[in-house]
Amino acid sequence: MSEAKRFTIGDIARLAGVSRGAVSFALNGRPGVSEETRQRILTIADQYEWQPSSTARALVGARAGVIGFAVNRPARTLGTEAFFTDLIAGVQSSLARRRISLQIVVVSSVDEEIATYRRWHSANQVDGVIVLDPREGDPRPAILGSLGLPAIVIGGRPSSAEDPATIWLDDAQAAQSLFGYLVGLGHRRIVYISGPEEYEHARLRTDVLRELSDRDVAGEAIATDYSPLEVSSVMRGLLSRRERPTAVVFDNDVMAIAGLRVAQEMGVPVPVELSLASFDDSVVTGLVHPSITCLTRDTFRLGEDAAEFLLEQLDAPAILPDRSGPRPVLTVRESTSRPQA
Amino acid sequence: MSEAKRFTIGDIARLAGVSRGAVSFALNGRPGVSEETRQRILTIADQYEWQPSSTARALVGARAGVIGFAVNRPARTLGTEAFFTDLIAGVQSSLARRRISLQIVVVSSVDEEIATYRRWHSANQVDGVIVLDPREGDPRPAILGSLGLPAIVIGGRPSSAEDPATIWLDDAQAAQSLFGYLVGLGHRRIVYISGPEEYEHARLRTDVLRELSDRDVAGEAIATDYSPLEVSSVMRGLLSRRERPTAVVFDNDVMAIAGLRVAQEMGVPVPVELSLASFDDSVVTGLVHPSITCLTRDTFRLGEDAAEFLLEQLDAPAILPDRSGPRPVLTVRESTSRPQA
DNA sequence: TGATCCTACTAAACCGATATAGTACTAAAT
DNA sequence: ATTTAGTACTATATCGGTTTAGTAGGATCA
Repeated sequence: MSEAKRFTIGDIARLAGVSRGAVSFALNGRPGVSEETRQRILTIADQYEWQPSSTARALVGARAGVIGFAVNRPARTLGTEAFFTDLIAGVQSSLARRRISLQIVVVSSVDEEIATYRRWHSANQVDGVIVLDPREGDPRPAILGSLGLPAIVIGGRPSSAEDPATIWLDDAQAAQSLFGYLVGLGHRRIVYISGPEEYEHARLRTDVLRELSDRDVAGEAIATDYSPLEVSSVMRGLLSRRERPTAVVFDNDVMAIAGLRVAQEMGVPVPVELSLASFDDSVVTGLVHPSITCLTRDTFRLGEDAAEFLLEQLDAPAILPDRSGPRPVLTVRESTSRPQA
Repeated sequence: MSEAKRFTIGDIARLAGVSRGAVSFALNGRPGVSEETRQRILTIADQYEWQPSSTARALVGARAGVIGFAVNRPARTLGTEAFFTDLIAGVQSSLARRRISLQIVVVSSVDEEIATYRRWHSANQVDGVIVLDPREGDPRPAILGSLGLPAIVIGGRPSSAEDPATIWLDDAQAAQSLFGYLVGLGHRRIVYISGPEEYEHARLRTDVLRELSDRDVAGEAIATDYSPLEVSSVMRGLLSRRERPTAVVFDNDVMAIAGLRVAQEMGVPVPVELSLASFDDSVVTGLVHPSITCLTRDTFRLGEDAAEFLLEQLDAPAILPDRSGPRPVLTVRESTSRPQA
């Protein structure tokens, strides 16, 4: 009920005995006021704890103080992916320092995602956006470019000059280090259980495995829908083969844990007869027994970096050159060892 | 570059040959225009895909189309808590249907959280907020009430009439069902490993266990900081006792998995010699071996309900009566059984 | 001494909506 | 015939900022 009236630049102007325009100049550090008046205005603003109305600012086309994040994933699965939540947390931690807020909206298709960008842009609701999961022939970069909406794309390969700046994740190198580690241990029958093939990282990893296979390694990639159910059934099939693989690699932590369970149920000792590893880490991979060897990417850090990058991009006159994200490191745990002789 | 000019109500007015005021009336379904004119205006709006500027709306004090969520948890741990991410996902799924977006900001103290509410409210940046983790003597409800900022509190007990509407989680009943189940199985030495005591649900659960202890059951509650490290060390202590507990209950999934690992390392067979259970469920609890008995709360649903509740509250003239959240159900899995005779 | 340039401001327009006061015009009531 | 009421509008103020055009006064220069 006690709707305290907002303390606006009008009030500051009155108290300082100047016009609202002058106050705006002073507060935004631009020429047009004497140093003396500027100080007087800043003091008053401070004293009365003036807060700019981001709404009003946004309306005139200045900064809205909001970053947008349209997530095109089924809402139900959002929470189960450690990657996603860690990323958000990281983004937040960068933004919070500058009092910039994050607007998240869940969309269910690329079209809806693009429509969201259009809406945000035309209403000047956000200053920039973070884009996830770039794909082959992705229409989003071009559209964001033509809108002139600052953006950072996370993942994928370095992009062309007109496209939005990219934080590039070197998935090939990552896959190299994980598969290479297993081959180095002596594994010769390796299966990679991936998510849907349309994701770029799944394809990249498969390619790396395929390259290795050219030599004396028998590599095989099996795509799933990420669901523990499908992973379990695939896993059961693998372990029933006459010649079982000696190592199985999963796209993420949940899949790996599902796979581990099947091995345990079927009495296949890990890591003695079967090595398991995951491309994604999380708290639980280190807590299950045996703990699971993972490629650990600092996703939180990736989020922080992406946010920082976007903030820099906002102030930049042109599209910034791509950067590479934090390098994943191999965290060797209990689930991998040399294969049985 | 191609900054297409926004299509505004001014344009509609021009095309329809009426004033902007009339257009506003027509678009908001309020009296003041004839049915005929209204249709003409709506047709034009539709045809040109007019989108209201939420920024402009917010400025004049109408709906901003944004719900705020200030999360007071360390950013780094956000991602690891299934509860939190599921909740957000659920909230999103309700909001997305109405094209309302969610603004999330991570704060590091209650004071900062309150300051955020003040800022949001004074700038009319959000239409309402969702509040988490009510505590004893919580200052937030009163402040939100005095600001007149619509809010839904998740958790805690039913609140007083002036306080914001609450989605009430019956933690006592939930604790009853979990502890009661273990006692029913025949367990007499039960330990509850909780998070920090200042959280209301930790206290409530402890109380329930204590009540049971009055009879022939030896119940014990040990508070931790939620970290797997501390949980592990507590667990090691418990299993080294001469008289080990026969059942251990954890506040959440990660803690339970950490506890399970310690049991496995120490060679204590689960569930034969030790039953384990958790107050929080997640995908992985069903995937580890043995899978863990949990109290399963549909957190996604809770998020959906909270968002719906908040949207209703926005349209309501007064504070709505409290509701109770989805009832948790006991999901019995492999980690619990009757204690050894 | 007047023309010119700066500096430090003010006044007013503007962004895109909503809200309110006021104005024609018609129809019913007195 | 005149008041009254209602309908369908228009004109205009408003929200809280930013921005542009304009202006007064002093210093600089020819």
